[in-house]
Amino acid sequence: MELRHLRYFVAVASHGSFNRAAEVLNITQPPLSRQVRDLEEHLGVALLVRGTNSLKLTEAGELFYEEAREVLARSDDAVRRVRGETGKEILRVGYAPSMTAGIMSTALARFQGTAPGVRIELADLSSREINELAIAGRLDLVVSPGVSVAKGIPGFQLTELRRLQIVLVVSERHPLARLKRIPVTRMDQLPLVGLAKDNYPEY
Amino acid sequence: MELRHLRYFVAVASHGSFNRAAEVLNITQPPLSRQVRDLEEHLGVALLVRGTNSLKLTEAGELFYEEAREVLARSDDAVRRVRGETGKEILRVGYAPSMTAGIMSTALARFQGTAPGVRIELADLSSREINELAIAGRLDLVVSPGVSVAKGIPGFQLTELRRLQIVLVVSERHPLARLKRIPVTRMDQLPLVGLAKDNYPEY
DNA sequence: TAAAAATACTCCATAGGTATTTTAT
DNA sequence: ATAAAATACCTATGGAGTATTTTTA
Repeated sequence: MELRHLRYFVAVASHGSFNRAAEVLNITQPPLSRQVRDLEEHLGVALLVRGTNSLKLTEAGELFYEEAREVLARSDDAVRRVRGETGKEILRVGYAPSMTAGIMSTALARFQGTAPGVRIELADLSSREINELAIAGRLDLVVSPGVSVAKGIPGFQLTELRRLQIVLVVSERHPLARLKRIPVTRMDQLPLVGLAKDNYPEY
Repeated sequence: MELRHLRYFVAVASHGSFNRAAEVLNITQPPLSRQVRDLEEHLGVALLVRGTNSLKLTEAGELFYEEAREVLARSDDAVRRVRGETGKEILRVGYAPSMTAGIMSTALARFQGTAPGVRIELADLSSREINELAIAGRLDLVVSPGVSVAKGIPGFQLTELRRLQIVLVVSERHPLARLKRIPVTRMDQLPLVGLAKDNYPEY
C-alpha cells in the first residue's frame, strides 16, 4: 500500500464519484478504479458500494476514509516540518479548569488528530484573566463560564459548549434544607468561606 | 512522495547503513540509495550525512525519522483497524504515582506515538497492590519503588528507570539537624505522622 | 437510454537489478 | 586496502492511457 492509494480513495470518497475524482487527480477514470480496487483487495475489505449513479461508503469505508485522511495529513505535516515550513501555527487557549474538567484531554487529542501541525499553548486562568488576555489579543480560544463572557469579547464568537449543574449541599438541619426550591437571592445572605487570593496565587 | 520512501529512509536510518537496510528490505543497495536520494530531493533537505564507514542523520533527518515512523505507524494502524484486527492490544500499567510524577504524561505521549494501536489501561496503585496484581497476571507493566519489587515479580523483568532523592526536612532546632550524616537507623525512633488507611481508601 | 464504472489492451515511466566506479577510512 | 555508497546502465513491473463494454437508475 502506498500513499497514492490513500490519496485516490480519499478523492473518490470525498467527491462521491470516480469520474470527478479522476478529473481532480489529473488522471483518467480506469486507472483510478483499478487503484482503488487494488486497495480494497489489499485491505481485504470493501470500502465502496458502487451504484451506477450513486457511490456509497461502506462502514469500513467510512472508517478508512477518516484514517486515510489522518495519515495523509500527517505525512504532509512531516514534509512541511522538515522543510522548515515548521508547524508554526499556534493556537493559544485560555480556559477555566472548572469548566473543562474531564473534556480537555479528549478535546486536545482529537484536535491534534485533525490538525497535527498546530502547536497548542494552554493556560489555565481565572475568568477575569481570561477576559483580560483575550481582549489584549493574547488568546485565540477561550473556554470560560458563561456569565463571565456574557457581554462577549471583541473579536470573539460565542458558542455554548455545555451546561453544568451547580448544586448546593447543606446539612439537613440547615434552614434552607426545608425548601423545595431555593431562589438564588436567598444565598446572598449566606456567609461564604473561600480561599483568599493569596492562597492560590497562580490564579 | 510515497510510503515506500518513508519505509526505505526509516530502514536506512535505523540500521545506520544502506547495505544492511537493503538486505532487510529485500532489495539491492543501488535502488535503495536512489529512492532515499529522491526523497531528499523531494523534501529539498539533506537527511543523511554519508561517510563511507559511517552514516549520520542530519538534524532534519532526526526530525523526519520520527515523523516518518509516525506516519508509517498510523498507516499500519489504519489498515489493522479497517481489517477489524482492531487495536485490541491492551497494555495494562500499574504505577506508584510518587514514582512517576512528571514523567508519565510524556512517556504516554511517546508510547502512543510509536504504537498508536495499543490501548493503555492505567491504574495508580499502592506498591502492595502493584505486587498483588502483577503476580495475579493482571498487569503487563509496573512502575514501582525499587524496594517493593526488590525480590522481583515472577515473569517480570527489572529495569532501573530513575533514582529519586529522598530528603529529610527538620527544624533547625531538632537534634538531627546537628548531624552531618544521618544514618537511616536513627529514624526508627522518630514518630511518624501519616494518613490512616481510611483517609485514602483509593489506595 | 444515458450516465458512470468495469474490462481489455497498450505503452511507457520508473522501481529494482547488475556491473562497475568512486570515496573515505 | 577495503568496505560502503554512488554511478551507469539495463530490465520489467505496474501505473496510466485509449477504446470499449457492462451496468443500473
